[in-house]
Amino acid sequence: MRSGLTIGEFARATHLSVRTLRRYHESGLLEPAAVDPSSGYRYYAVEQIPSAQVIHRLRELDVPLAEVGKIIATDDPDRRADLVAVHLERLQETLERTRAAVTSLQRLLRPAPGDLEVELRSEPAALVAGITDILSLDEVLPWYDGAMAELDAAVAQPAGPPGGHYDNELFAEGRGTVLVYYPVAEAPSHGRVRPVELPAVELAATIHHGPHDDIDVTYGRLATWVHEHALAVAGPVQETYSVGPRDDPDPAAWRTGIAWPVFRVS
Amino acid sequence: MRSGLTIGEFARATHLSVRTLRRYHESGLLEPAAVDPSSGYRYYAVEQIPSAQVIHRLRELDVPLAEVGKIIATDDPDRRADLVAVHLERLQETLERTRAAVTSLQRLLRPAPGDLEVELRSEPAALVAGITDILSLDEVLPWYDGAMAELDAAVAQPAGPPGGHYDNELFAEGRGTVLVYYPVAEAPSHGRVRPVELPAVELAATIHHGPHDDIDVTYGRLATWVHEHALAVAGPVQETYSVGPRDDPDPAAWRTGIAWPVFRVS
DNA sequence: GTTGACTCTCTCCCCGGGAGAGGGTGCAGG
DNA sequence: CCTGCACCCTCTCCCGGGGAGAGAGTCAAC
Repeated sequence: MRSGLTIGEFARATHLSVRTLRRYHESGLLEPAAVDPSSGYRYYAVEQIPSAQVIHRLRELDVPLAEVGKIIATDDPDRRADLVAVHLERLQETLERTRAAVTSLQRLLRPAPGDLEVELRSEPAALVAGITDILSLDEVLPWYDGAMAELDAAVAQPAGPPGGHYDNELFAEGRGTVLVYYPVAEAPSHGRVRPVELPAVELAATIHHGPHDDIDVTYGRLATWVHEHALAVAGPVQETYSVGPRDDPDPAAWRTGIAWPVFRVS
Repeated sequence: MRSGLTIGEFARATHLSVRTLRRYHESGLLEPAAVDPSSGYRYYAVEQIPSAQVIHRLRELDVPLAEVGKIIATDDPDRRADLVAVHLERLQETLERTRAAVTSLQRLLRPAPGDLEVELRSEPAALVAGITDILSLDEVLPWYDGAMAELDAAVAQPAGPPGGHYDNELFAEGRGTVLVYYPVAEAPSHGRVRPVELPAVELAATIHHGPHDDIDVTYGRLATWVHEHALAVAGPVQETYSVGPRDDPDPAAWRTGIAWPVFRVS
C-alpha cells in the first residue's frame, strides 16, 4: 500500500482541483501528509478529507483564504463557530442586498403601470418644527436618527407625517443643508428644534413604495419626468414619510413622498 | 448652466465610483453625454441616471460587464427580460448551493450527536436484479437515471429499497464499476437487467440524512471511523436508497444508507 | 523495459475594480 | 487678474482565486 493518496486521487475525493490543492499547499492552508523529497510528489492522508471538505465549503461561501486558514487552525469548536458566524452574517446581508437589487432591477426594467405617477401640485406655505444642519452624504443617516428622536420628544401633536428637505448640493457636491421636521400648529423651540416657515411652492411629486434601498430609482424617474416636462428644479428635494418604520415594520408597506420644487422653463 | 453633470456629481448620484464610471466609458458600457475635446472632461446627462442604475443593479448581481452591455443595449423589454432571466436563474442556483454549503458546513464543524452512528454488521448473501457498467465519475449521475428507469420497468416486486455499489477505483482513479439494483426474490433477465448474487459481507454502515449535496461529509466521517477502528475497506461502497426522491420530494427527508465492506487489520 | 497516465514547476491570463502618481482644469474669492 | 483648491485627466501597478498550457520528470502496470 502506498503512503497515501496522490494529489489527483485526493482531488477527486474532495472535488477540489489539482491546481487548487497545490495552491493550498503553497499557502500553507492544507499541507499534504507527506511529500516525497526526491520527486516532490504530494501525498495526502484519508484523514485530511474532512479538512479539505471544510475548506471547500468555506470557499463556496466566498470566505477569503486567509480567513479559512484561521478557521481551520482553530481547535476550540466555540471559537471556530464564532469565526464562521461572522461570515454567515455577511452572507445574510449580501442575500438581503441581492434581493433588493433584484426587485429594484425588475422595477427599473419593467415599470409597473402606475408605478410612477407624478403629480404637479401647489403646496401652500406651512409652519413646521424642524432641525437643520449642514452635512455630508454619509453623515445623513446617523444624523437623521438622532434628529428624529429629538423631534419626537419635542413635538407633542404633529399635524402630519414627518418630512425632510435635502439640498441638491448634497447630491451634487456631497455636502449640503438638511432639514427634518414635523408639521405643527404651533412651533416649540427646544434644543435644536426651531420653528420654520416653509414657503408656498409648485411641486413635482410622486410616491415611492417600499424600502429605501431602491429609492434612487424613483428619484431617477422623477428627474427624468421633470426634464421631459420642460421643468427645472428650484430647490431642495422634499421627502414625506407618510408610512415609515415607525408605522409599519414591514419595509414593503412604506410610503415615501418625494417632491421637487419646480418652475417652467419655456 | 453647465452642459451636464461632472463625473463626480454623476458618481454621487448613481453611487458608482468615479473610477468605475471611467472604466464603463472605456469599455463602451456607458458613454458620457459629452466629452470636452480640449480638457477630456466627461459630462453626463440626468437622463443617463436610470441606465447607470440598471448597470449598478446588474453588477450587484455579479452579471459580467459584457452581459450588462448586451442587456442595456437591448431595447425590446421582452428580450431584455429574457437576458436578465438567465442571470436570475443562475442566482437561484447559487443560492441553493450556498444554502447547501452552509448546512453541510455546520454539520462538519458541529456534528450533531447521533449524526454519525456507525454500525458494524454482518450482511447475508442476497439475490438482486441489477444493471452494471464501467463509468467515469461524471457519467454516473445521468447513467443512474437511465438504469433506474429500466430497473423500475423490469422489476415488478422489489423485495426492498434500491441500492448501488460503487467501486472504490471510481473515486480513486475516476473510473470504475457501478452496479444499481433492486433486491428480488426471483431475478428477471431483461435488457441490461441481470440477476446478481451479492456475497455475505461484514459492513461498516451508517445513514446519511438529507440531500446528497453533502453526502461526501458522511463518506468522510465513515472513512475516518473505519480508519480509527483499525479496519480496512474490502470492496465497493454500498449505498441503499431507503428514502429517495421517489418516496419523498423533500430532500431533507431522504435517507441513504452508506456501507463499506471491511475487515480487521490487527 | 516500454508506455501512458500522472505529477512536478513555471509562466501567463482572466475579471472588475482599488490605489496612487503626476499633471491639467474650472471656478470662486480677493 | 491671480491664486487656491477641489476636481478631473491618464497611466501604471496590485489584488484574489484560480484556469490553461508548456516542458520535464515519475510511477506503476503490463
